[in-house]
Amino acid sequence: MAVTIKDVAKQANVSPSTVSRVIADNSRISPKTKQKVREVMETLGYYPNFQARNLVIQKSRTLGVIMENSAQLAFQNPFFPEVLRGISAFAHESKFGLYLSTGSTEEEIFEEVVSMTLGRQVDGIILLYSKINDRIMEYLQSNEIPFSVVGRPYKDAETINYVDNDNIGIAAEVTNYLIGLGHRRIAFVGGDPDHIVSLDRLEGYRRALAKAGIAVDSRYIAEKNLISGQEGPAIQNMMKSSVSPTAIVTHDDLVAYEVIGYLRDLGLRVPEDVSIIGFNNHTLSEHLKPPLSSVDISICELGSRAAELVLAQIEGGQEEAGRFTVPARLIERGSCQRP
Amino acid sequence: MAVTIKDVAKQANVSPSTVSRVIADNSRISPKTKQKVREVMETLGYYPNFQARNLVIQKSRTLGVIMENSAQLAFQNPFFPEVLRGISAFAHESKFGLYLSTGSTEEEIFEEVVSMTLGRQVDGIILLYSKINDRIMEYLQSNEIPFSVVGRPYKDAETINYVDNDNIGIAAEVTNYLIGLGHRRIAFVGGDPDHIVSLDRLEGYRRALAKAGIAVDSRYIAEKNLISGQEGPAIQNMMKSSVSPTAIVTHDDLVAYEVIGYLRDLGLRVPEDVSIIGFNNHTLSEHLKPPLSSVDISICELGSRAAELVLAQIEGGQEEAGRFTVPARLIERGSCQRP
DNA sequence: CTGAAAGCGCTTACAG
DNA sequence: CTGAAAGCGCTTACAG
Repeated sequence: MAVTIKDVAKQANVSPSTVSRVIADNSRISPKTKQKVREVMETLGYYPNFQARNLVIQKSRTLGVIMENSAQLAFQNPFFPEVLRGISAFAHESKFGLYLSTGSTEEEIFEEVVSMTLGRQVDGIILLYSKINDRIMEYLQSNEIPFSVVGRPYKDAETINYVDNDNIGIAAEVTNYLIGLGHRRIAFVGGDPDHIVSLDRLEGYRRALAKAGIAVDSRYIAEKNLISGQEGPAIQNMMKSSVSPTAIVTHDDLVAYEVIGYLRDLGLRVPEDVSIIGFNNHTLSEHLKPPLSSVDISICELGSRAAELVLAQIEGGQEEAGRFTVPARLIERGSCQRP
Repeated sequence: MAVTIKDVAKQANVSPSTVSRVIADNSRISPKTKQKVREVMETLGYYPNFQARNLVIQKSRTLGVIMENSAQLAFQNPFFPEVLRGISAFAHESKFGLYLSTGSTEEEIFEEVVSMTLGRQVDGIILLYSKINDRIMEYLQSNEIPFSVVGRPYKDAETINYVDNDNIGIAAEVTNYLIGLGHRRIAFVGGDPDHIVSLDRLEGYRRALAKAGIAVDSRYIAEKNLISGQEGPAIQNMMKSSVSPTAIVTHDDLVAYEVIGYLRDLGLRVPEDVSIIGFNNHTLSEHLKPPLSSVDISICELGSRAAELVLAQIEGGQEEAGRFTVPARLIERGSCQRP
């Protein structure tokens, strides 16, 4: 039904091969032939069928973008659109399309990745997260599929393309900043401990305390799975202790928003009673009252660099793994003060 | 290099046709043949090449998702991930993939849509926005490509698949709510007037005022393009008038956040001095201080319904256009009070 | 500079 | 119940 290369060939009195070559702008075709063929393509309204082309060239010129759990937090979190923006920009530049995972369980997502890659729908994969013992990453590795990850891989980091912030460093810096303000009892509300980013930020927090000679007190550390569904009570318990923390480092602004809510329920004010600091600098953090101090992690660049890395592997046949460390910096606003 | 249907056929001592049929689980193939072929597929690690299949069945089983301007607000706005969540869920259910637009100008996006559709990369399109005189929508219509839109189309609404809230109705309700609190000088800070959603919400605002016998004062109406880049001064000007508004309806929570910032700069408090209300009920609005009253527009359902509509057209060969009106309701929080 | 032929990996009438 | 053949719409050595 649609007009094909054959229709054009017939109409232009050339062979399909020739039409194919003018599409590719092959230099061996004479200008006048090109001209003629192009006119015919125009009048017939020809448009190349990419499915057919892709089949023969054994490429898809598309990237699979895998997010962890589409039904969950990933979608609430402004991180996702922002990182996608970076990926989009770079992919578009290179004329690559984006194919998105849609599954909502690990099993579903795994199946999708297999289907995308073995089914030749994508030339490479960008993993939007990094966690411990990730079946998907192992699959990609053992099948030698080009991929890059946003976040430090748990293992084999030398052989994997990835982009990351210096999460340990910046978390230490943030903690130090609070220590510098005079805080000694500093809590940490972390994320999912399966995620490397959570681990790294916690590690930075620990190091800063250690360096300052402050003992790490496990009662001041809340990880997501430890408190799952019970964040409110857990946090409130922590705050009701007689030696409650005077400052809290949270691993994400969204978490900070919630914590602030719990504090409010307890009649505690930010920053007068408790200082608080977030990560990821969501657009809205500056609109809070007081505006939330947070760490800008250059989300968009995280995305574009991740795209750059897979594309280098796909197109350049890059052998060695690439890595980018993207800037992170603390943005001081009004949510911290001296204790 | 990859194992194909032929390899399996050879190994299993059957023809490629037979292998193809066991993949399709065709009932005319004997159980023992199926069994044997499946074993071979297993041991060889066969996986079907979708590009090849798609080429012959003339389908792609993927949906193109078009967002307006990937470099802009679309990405800052939590609306996008949430609507995508709805689309994902429905598409995944129907075993459809998602192909995302990546362009950042209207021209680029138009080219992508043409490439996706004429290039047979997608079976249908979901438009994530609706605006006046949209070239892309016209293209989809005249080429009879299955599509649905999130938002009411500017014209030909009877023949187009779309989902929407009753924006006129809910905007009127919101305005009425403020009138009911005793406000008479109510401002409206709108969005891009090219967008139908902005038009509809403004219309609802007008109707409510008219019905209450309050004259519509154009000085109380700010549209995005009128104030572009100058929102701050424009809003502040409005507020410094001797008859400044005592309440403001904003077309999106993000706009409300900004307006609140400007008010704060003027030393005006919410809700003591000015009441304010937003739309779209972003996750963070409840964390503001005071928490922002907003309209929940069921974003996720907007997405899943849009997917449902295109899929009905693609799969069911649906002839008549479908439509869903998704619930919208005002969520009262702390940002409004009597004047 | 151009064409005939083979092939990418599948599906599907048609025939038996 | 199964196979041989044609074909989906392209690209690309090979030959001239």
